Amino acid sequence: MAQIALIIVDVPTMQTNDPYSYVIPTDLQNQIEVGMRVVVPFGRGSRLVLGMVVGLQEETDYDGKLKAVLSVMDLAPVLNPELLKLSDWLAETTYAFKISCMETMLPSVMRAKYEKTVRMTGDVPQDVQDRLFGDQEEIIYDPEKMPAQDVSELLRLRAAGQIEMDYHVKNQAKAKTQLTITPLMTPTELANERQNVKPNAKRQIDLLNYLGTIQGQTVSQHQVITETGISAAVISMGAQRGWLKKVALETYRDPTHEVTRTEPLALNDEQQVAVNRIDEAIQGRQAHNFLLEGVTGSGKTEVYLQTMAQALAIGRTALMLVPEISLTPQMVNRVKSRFGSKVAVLHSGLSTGEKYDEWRRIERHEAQVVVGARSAVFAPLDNLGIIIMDEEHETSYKQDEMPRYHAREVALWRGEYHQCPVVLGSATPSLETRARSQKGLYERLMLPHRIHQQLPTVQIVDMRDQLANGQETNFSDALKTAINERLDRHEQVVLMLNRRGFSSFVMCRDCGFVLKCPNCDISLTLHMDTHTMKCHYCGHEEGIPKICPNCGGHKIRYYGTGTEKVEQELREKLPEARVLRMDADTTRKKGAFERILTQFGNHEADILLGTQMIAKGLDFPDVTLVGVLNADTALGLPDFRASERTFELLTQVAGRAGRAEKPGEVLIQTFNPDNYAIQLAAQQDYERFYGVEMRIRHQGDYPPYFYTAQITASHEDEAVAAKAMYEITGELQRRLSPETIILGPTPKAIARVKRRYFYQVVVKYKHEAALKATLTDILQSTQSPERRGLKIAIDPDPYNFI
DNA sequence: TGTAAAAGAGCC
DNA sequence: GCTCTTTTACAA
Repeated sequence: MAQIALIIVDVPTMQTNDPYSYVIPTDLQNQIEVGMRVVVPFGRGSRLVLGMVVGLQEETDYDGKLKAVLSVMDLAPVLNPELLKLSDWLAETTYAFKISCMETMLPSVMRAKYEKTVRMTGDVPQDVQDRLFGDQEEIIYDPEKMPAQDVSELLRLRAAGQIEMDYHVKNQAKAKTQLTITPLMTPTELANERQNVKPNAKRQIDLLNYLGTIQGQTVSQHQVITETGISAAVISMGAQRGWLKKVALETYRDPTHEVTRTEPLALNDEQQVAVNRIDEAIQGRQAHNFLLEGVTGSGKTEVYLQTMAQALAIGRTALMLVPEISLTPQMVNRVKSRFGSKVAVLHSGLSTGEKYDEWRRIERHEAQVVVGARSAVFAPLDNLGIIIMDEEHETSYKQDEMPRYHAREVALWRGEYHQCPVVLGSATPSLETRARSQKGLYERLMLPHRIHQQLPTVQIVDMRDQLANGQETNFSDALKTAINERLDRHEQVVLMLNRRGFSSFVMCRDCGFVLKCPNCDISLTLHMDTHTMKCHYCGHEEGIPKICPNCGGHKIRYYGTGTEKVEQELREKLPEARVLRMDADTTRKKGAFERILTQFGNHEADILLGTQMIAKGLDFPDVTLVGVLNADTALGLPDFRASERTFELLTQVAGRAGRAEKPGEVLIQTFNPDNYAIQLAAQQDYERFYGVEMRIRHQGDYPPYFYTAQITASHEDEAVAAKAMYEITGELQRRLSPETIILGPTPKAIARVKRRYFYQVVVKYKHEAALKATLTDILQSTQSPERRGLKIAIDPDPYNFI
């Protein structure tokens, strides 16, 4: 029997990144297993922290005195051997702490809640007792929320031995329970009881009668109350008298509404080829990966569903990753209608409790199919038979906080582990993926034809002409005419405003003053719905100024184009059109997204106006016109992927128009009509875009020809951040090969966020054997300055360069 | 010479 | 990240 547990402690620092040894007390020895969460004393004060058991052994080679595990939090392991191994790999490749990796794999309710309480043990002065304790024995100690003098008072009392502090680790992961009742008496016994009940106890008689009708069944108390009107109090009394028993049964929060089942659709030849090839890999248990390249409307989803069904048919499980933005109810229903209750869904719209329940359903093997966004790639599915990643190119698959993983790489790792295929699907694959398929790393499967749709006609509108006519507007004449035609024909229109690199702000026309966030280095964004100015980085909020805070002038005006402003212009220019606006503001509330789409689907509006989020996966048969108001705002961003993003977005949104019966039209308004990304998106020519863009990447030594890594330093004092970054750059130059390109150090484009200054260096390399060791050393060596408020972040494959 | 604030070191 | 220990700052 194991005596010693190796535990990764919930202290995210570099020096506590390796397991610590703890003695297992005898009473825990037959409970504790690898992959369980435990509570252990840690540090000088032996405060209590959560830890993850990663190993068990008979003896320890640690010289010092061991502390003992205090308690076990789980009845069964929450991380299986695969996920433990994966977390090691993640920590190593993303330069993250192991405990942070484990945390991201688990539902957030499994994260520890820490609390400290203060208890009186000696003679506490009466005034302090009255002021702080009142009539309570124990109070919560939180230095953040208490007045500073109370904190020092308490610390002094503790030093004098008059009070003591206790540590608490709370487990938030609670399964939801539901009260149920079961009759304990036979009808004859119930009849006897009835004799003893006072005749005016009407509800008790009701209850006795009701119990007679549910012999041998277990019914939820809630149901009893709503059906019969008997109150909870009466039921409790019934339980006391032994008529029935009340039991709290575990339930899941997800009341999966029933979906009508659908059968697999007939496949065309191309789809059939794809399904066959993928199925061979599933049957052959091969970690063979695919790039499924299919234009919008070519039936990729049906290929996913049928290959997933193949995996289930041989007793394996299936994981389907979808970008958060396309994880719409329509999408989910499509999967549920094929696989029913076998499906678990993981997305950000669920409450923490709901996420926990879905996670447990997967973990208990009650769900064999998982659909979810980025973090669903860690779903605890055993025996995976296929992993699908739809819209493979979406940048939301990359997490830009610790651990900075890309779900695609995790999916490929898991495919290798389970010896199952990974299918990357997209109409516009990322250049990295497309290049890998060129090299033969992925087998390329093509779906070049639309099934029910014909390709829309795409027209580029040069907005410079409009401006030359002296009109400052979001709507060209061509677009206005096109919209009016649809209104006359009772067809629908989708208008997209590209918000990337764009926001509305207020500026003084007299002195040019722009209202900025006091914490961050960016201008505040105007929000007409709440009548406030908001910072999109730190959330700071303030009122809209009437006079200029700088010069006191009254000519303060709005600039920039937000969806609200466009909506306003639309109402002025086309007052008869019914407009629905969809952006981050109108969809913040739960279910709002779904409601807007339903309204539009029911023809309650003629025009759907929105940001990027309307580009993905929406499918409305009566939309025959798609307008892109400003195609080029993203092009000016200092990001080598700017063209790729623009091309993707335009191609996606163009796919929203038209069906076989009603041909679609797309109008793209731009100030850069000659730009290749816009031109080729209009022609829907991915292959040529790939060729052109690859040449540009080659010339600039950018991915996929080179790898990139980004090191960021931040500090409240700009000079400290800058100095640290210069030292790090020096070390990189000394240790990395001369072929490697080091860019920077430079202040970030938004230099100050949340009162911190950011400096960064980007490394571009082809082969760099020393990189891993160098970056690890940098992390280690910055440990001591890190305590003085310096933060170092390493991203092994950054997507955000600004 | 005393106290308070800042810096340092270790955590099994 | 937190706590205890040591060092440094600053006033009396």
